[in-house]
Amino acid sequence: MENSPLARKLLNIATLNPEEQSRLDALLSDISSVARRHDIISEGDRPERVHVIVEGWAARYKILPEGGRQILAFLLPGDFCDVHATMLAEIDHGIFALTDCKVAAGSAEALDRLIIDEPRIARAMWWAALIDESVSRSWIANQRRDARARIAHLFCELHTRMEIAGLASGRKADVPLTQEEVGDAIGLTPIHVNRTLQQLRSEGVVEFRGRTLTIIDSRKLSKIAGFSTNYLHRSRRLS
Amino acid sequence: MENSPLARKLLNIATLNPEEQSRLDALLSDISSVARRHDIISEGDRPERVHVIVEGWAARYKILPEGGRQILAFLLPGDFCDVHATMLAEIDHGIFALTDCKVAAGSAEALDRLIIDEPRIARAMWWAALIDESVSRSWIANQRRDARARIAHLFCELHTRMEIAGLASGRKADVPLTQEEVGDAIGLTPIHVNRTLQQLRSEGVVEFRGRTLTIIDSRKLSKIAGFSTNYLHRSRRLS
DNA sequence: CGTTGAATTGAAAGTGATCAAGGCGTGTGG
DNA sequence: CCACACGCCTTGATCACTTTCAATTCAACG
Repeated sequence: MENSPLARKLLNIATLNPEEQSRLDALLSDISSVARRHDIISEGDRPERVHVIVEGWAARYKILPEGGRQILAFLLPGDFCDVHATMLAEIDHGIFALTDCKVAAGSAEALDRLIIDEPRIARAMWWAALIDESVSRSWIANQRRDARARIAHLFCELHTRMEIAGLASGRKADVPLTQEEVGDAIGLTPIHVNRTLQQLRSEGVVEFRGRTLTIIDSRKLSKIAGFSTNYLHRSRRLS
Repeated sequence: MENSPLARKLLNIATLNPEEQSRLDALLSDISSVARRHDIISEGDRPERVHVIVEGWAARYKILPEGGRQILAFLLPGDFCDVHATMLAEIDHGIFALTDCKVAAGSAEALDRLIIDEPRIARAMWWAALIDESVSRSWIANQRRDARARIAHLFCELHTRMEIAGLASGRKADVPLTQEEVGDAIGLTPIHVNRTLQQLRSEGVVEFRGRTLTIIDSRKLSKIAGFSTNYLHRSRRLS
């Protein structure tokens, strides 16, 4: 049988034996569907259950006091929605489905027990959190750069993560985002995203039309982005 | 004897028994000093040892391709500098001392063994990583807002973290940053930081002069910042 | 009392935001 | 099979917050 997305993700980081894998999967056996544009988790929810994306794309977001929406992270299959939330009284941001999604849910308390029982799982989860933090940090540094570099960087990140998750292999990838969603992630208006996309297209670097990302000149793209793949990878793998 | 800063920090999150605490402290018994403005860890270093700030302030930073410096996080006593780095071949950003610092170092391998041996420590470290990630996320959302809100938010974060770390209690706090360093953190030129600081001062909200942060009207400050303390706290504490 | 690092002030230039329409494609219903 | 509608992409013109560049002031210190 195939690995669940979560197990697959953690296996990129650490070695887990079949029993550890099945305990993880058992924890998250309650699968439900969420339609595109609907919240998987809303700001203010009580975190009693933890959720993992099984299929589709989602985004962590926060509504700014001024009314805009900031996307904080894109979530691909295998990503946790809300582990961190279990330590808060209520969740400080929402998560919505970018596409129709399948989401696995499990009890936060059972996860906590699993962490105590299975140190290797705890360690893998810890490392996964550290990688997520690296990604967040790269977003912070990113927002300092100009529109062109920001978009390029986002595309590099997504393409690499999709490769790791087994969702992309060639130069084309299915990236189910609107230009507005891209803008909400990198802090640009959709208008400016549009113009910058046109520029990148005319430069022969990337093309992003109709949900399809086509990387035309990956070397040039990385250069514009100032992208280094290494913060997403694990050069060593835990035994 | 007093708790070490790291133990103190983790005790804010979880309960650790004396043996767990002393194993942690033993791991990080190698203390050294770093002078202000010097790197504690440089980009490209090999991560064989892990470091924790014991005394003083430090900052995680990255030099942007364009030449600017982005500060990614401020590190206070008890904060880990580089645990995440142990999974990378080389570190993707530097850490420098904002003030003269005392830093504890220990073997990355020994930390890994400790994580496997002591599940409760593993869990506490995991949660600490999740809190750090929340902070990073708040920085992302922050950069979308205008200069005034950004500065206000940074001050709220720092004041709260200092309270948690036992470094501040009243309305005054010793914040050893120059205006330029503030700017590098929130993505503004020192000139604009200066003007905005003047504005906040004239509004009677905060005053930041000569390393001292004085919160004059904390309610107004939180409002400007759109600050919610809850992402820094743990409302539950692990048993 | 000169030197140095930091804080301040002024004026000009830009990058991206805002406001307002217009175009285009796809799917649905008549 | 056509018309209309809705979602998304595209374009144009103007506005504004920040940046940049260039000095000047201030304060601590040797």
